[in-house]
Amino acid sequence: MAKTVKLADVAKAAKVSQGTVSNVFNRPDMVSPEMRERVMAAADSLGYRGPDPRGRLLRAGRVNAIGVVTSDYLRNFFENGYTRRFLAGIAEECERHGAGLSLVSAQNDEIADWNIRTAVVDGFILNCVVEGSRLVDLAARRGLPFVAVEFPPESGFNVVAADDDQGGRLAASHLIGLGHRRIGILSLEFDDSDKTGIVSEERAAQARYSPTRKRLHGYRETFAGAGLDPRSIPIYETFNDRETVEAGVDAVLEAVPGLTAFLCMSDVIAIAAVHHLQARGLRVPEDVSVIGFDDIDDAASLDPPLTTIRQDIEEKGRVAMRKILGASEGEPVSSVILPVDLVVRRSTGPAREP
Amino acid sequence: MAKTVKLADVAKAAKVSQGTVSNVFNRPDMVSPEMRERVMAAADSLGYRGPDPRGRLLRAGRVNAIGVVTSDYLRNFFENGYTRRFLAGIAEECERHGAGLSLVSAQNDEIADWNIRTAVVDGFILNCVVEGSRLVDLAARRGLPFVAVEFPPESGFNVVAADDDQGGRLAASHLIGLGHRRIGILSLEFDDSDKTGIVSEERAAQARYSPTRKRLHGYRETFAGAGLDPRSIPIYETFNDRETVEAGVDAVLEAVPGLTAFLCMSDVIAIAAVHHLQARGLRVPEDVSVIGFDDIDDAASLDPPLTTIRQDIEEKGRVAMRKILGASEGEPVSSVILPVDLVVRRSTGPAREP
DNA sequence: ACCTATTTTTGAATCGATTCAAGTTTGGTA
DNA sequence: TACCAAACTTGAATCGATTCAAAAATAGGT
Repeated sequence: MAKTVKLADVAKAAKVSQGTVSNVFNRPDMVSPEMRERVMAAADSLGYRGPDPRGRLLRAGRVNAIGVVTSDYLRNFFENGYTRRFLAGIAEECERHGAGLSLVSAQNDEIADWNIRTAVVDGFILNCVVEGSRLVDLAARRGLPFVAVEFPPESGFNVVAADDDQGGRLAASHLIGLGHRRIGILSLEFDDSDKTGIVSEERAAQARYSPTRKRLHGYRETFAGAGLDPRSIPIYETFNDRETVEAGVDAVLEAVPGLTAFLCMSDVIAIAAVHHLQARGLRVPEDVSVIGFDDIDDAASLDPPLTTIRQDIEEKGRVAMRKILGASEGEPVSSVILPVDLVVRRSTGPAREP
Repeated sequence: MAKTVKLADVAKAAKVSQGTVSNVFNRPDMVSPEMRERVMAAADSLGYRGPDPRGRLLRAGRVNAIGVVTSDYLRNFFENGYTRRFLAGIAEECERHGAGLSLVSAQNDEIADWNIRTAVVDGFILNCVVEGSRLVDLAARRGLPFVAVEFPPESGFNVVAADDDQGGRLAASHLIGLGHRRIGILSLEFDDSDKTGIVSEERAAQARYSPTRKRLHGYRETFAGAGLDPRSIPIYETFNDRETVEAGVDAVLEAVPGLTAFLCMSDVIAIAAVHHLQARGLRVPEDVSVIGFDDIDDAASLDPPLTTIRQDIEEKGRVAMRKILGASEGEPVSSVILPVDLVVRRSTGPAREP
């Protein structure tokens, strides 16, 4: 393939204008059948298969593809139980609309800036569970439309989020209803300071990440309504990974003698906590109950099956994709809050006696 | 944002040439510090954040992104145990090289043609486990470099594949060594004819999909070496999904009275087979042994843990990405065959007496 | 001050397509 | 035959950046 064949070459070979060749490929109804055949014959003889997407992109301005941005490593898209489901929903909606899908890593500041600035996409879906403000800033500066998932709905951007407050309330109510009073919380990150450990009252009041703040708000509101002092219930901030969850389980068990239950802000945390409790010789739920959040695939197949707050993660992905496609069509900015449900399985049971 | 600020606008505001502004952003070492400051000041005052990737793409010709193509639905990238691992490897290597990653669906002929023709990428990684020829044709016609994963290594293209022959030999040898003689095979697809069911000898000789053909060849070679007539061992062609695997298990159990083992061409097939055998009241491995191929994540956590042929799926993804990046740099076409190993867990045991 | 080598800057052409107002052709009707 | 409306075709400008040979500027040595 010594030389690229251009649309202009086809036009010359067929002795027609470039505009006509463009119409043959893009708007065939606007061209007479004879002309269509003439142009296709010329294209075939030159080995031209259709317009080069690079030329089209510059002139038309759009590429019909969306970038999904994560602040984690790209491989997390294929590994993390929550993220996989979210992406599956996005992928399904992409295919329904014939849109392309690009994966964009924002794993550190430098990479994020470069990738968001140079990705050839029409808009972004930002996975803002953690580090959302950074992603939102960068996307806004790129000047393309974006949807911020799990960003504060009151922020004024296009947002899709689960009802995290309600999820927190349902989870805490479930444990209270089972008689639990000595409870520990294993949380998601509060902000981007890479801090892990027992959370002070001051820090708890200043959670910057919306899911963390709202789930905690739901938990605490419910404790207060049940006559429990929210400040008596320790919070351990984790990185949503096995190592910090294990450290958190150990620390909270030590801080609350006779603890009977853990509230976990994600199923990934809950699953790691169950495994660690069992490794310490504690039975779930007989000795310690564990409730998660998300209802990812692994929740039901855990031994024992995990009680959790269910959000339709795939629907979140689908709604986010529909919103970004709509934003490109000029739809007004709005927020969508998705409902959550309590799913009782076998990781929670009545509180044991002291 | 009423009007897009272009590089040319910055050049005018800073009273320098467009070439200089381009150099400031792309080759800052070639510009004097004073000039750099002057241009950046102008850019900042105009709100210009850097070159528009669309203009760059057309002139520079490259976008520094790779498209991964599947002949399945896009969501399969996030759901199928084998595919997820493969993509995780690709994603990791992408990030290491600062390259973008696009997911490209080739789910049917029309979509495949359009998507491969219009994807804004520098090259493709084709997931050719099934329907590889179609994908290879389309990618070749697009005129971009590509890597065909699990395409026949002798095809002359850039190929990355597991040593499927050897994997077949290891799996069959393992069962023979355990005393199994009444064996059934649950295979992947033979060609694109959407056919499922017991495979005739004629069809078995004409498998067009390389992984199917080579794994079967390894199985049969080993049977022959052990004095077993390969034609006495039925093959059931599945779609690598639960439904056809269950039908295959039932059909093969009926065709081979006293059958003691299944050879499954993927772990996805093997896991579905184990579940179905157990649902039929058969014990694995006491009544029927099952061996898979791939060693995906779910293999070890199956009950009982699955004996399988292990291939380093992530390494396959990494190698494929390195090859496509190298192809874009002018590296010669070549094939890479990745080694496989037998991993004995608890889904295989000695053949029971008749 | 002059010369040479190196560094910096220039700017028109190029990349390949789409766009859309104007021009041309065709078909139907009076 | 003439006129009008609809269908079809035209083609230069535009999209926004990079390129690279030539021109200009700078620095160092004699």
